[in-house]
Amino acid sequence: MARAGLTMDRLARAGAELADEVGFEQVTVSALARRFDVKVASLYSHLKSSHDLKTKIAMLALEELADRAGEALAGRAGKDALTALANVYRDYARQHPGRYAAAQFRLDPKSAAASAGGRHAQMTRAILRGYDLTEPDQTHAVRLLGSVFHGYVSLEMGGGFSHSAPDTEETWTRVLDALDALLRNWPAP
Amino acid sequence: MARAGLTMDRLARAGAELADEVGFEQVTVSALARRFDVKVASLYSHLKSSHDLKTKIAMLALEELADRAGEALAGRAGKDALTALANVYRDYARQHPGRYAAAQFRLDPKSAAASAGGRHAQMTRAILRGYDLTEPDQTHAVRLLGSVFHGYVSLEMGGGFSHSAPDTEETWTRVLDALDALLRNWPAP
DNA sequence: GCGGGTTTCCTAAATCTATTAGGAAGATGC
DNA sequence: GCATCTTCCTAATAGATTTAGGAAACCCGC
Repeated sequence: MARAGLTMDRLARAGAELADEVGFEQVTVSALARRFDVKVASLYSHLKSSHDLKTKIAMLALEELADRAGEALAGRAGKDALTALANVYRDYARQHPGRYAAAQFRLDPKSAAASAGGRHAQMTRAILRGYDLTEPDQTHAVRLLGSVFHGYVSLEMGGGFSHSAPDTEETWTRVLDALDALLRNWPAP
Repeated sequence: MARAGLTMDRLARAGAELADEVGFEQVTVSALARRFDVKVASLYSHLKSSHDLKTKIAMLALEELADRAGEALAGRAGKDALTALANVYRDYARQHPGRYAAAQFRLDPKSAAASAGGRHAQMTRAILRGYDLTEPDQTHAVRLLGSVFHGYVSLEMGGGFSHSAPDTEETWTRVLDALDALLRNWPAP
């Protein structure tokens, strides 16, 4: 029997593609086996469970996203950096909806620690260097930014912003303007 | 054979309870049948599919949430209203994580139109009456608030804010302070 | 280049979920 | 009390997950 040359890495990568095509929810060990033209049971030499597969796809997406964010942030500061990072998340979600959904997958503590999650927090924090915030306000602001990025992207993609005017493109730029203004003028406790 | 007295409504209600207990993802027609001590096929006299069940649970959650929001908003304005509404979402998510996840379920356009989704948008908009915003900034602000509420709650519940200091309670109040400040001082385009 | 050990893939089988078809018993209305 | 509709059932199909155990392919040292 010729071997298919499967590895965990290739499975995660193919799983990510599959997620973009049919949605992260629909990523299944069976579908993946089909894609490699291999019997389902064969995949269990490479992954422990369906949950394990999803975890690996999630971690791949988090890495990709962190890489993009790192690139986007290089050489930028202040509002420029804010906009760049925000757009990385939004663009990634639009280009790779399945992967973006995967990045939202709830990881167990061990996987979370090994994931690129920490890099994301660090990069959001890096943005704030361009603003005049000290702890604990810096952490508050990091959490606010994370909330807005994630919340906006997920509502927009879920159709939560309906179809009405003004368009979401305009809102996005105005929201980033507003965040910039807020960070420059963070209220005292 | 004695009848179990199933109705779509009771199924949705029981499904919501089940979601809170085991997670919305794990809500299954089979599990629901078990809970009513009835054969799986019997449920198909009341619902079209598993997806249909999830839709009904989502709409139930959206109604409950809108009812709570409506109560919380009565007689309040300005920052008081902002805080009240924000806390409704957060508290609901904590008390009923499965239902809250259900409320995030992506509805088809017909169900979405029949859902309480519109009431939610209206209530967020109502908050802004206490601030000096006109269109299209009002819509931008509605979307920002929705993003923050949803994003914060979902990151917090997903463990995205780790466990480090400062605690998320403090961040939450400071984020609401910041939003209030931002709305009172919305930047010109 | 050959024998042994490991890895990868297979067949087979159990279990769970979703869904449909068709039947029988309970409820309802006249 | 009969006809009809509804609700629940049995039976069956199909797909997903997961485990057990086997055989061929690959790799390593000799």
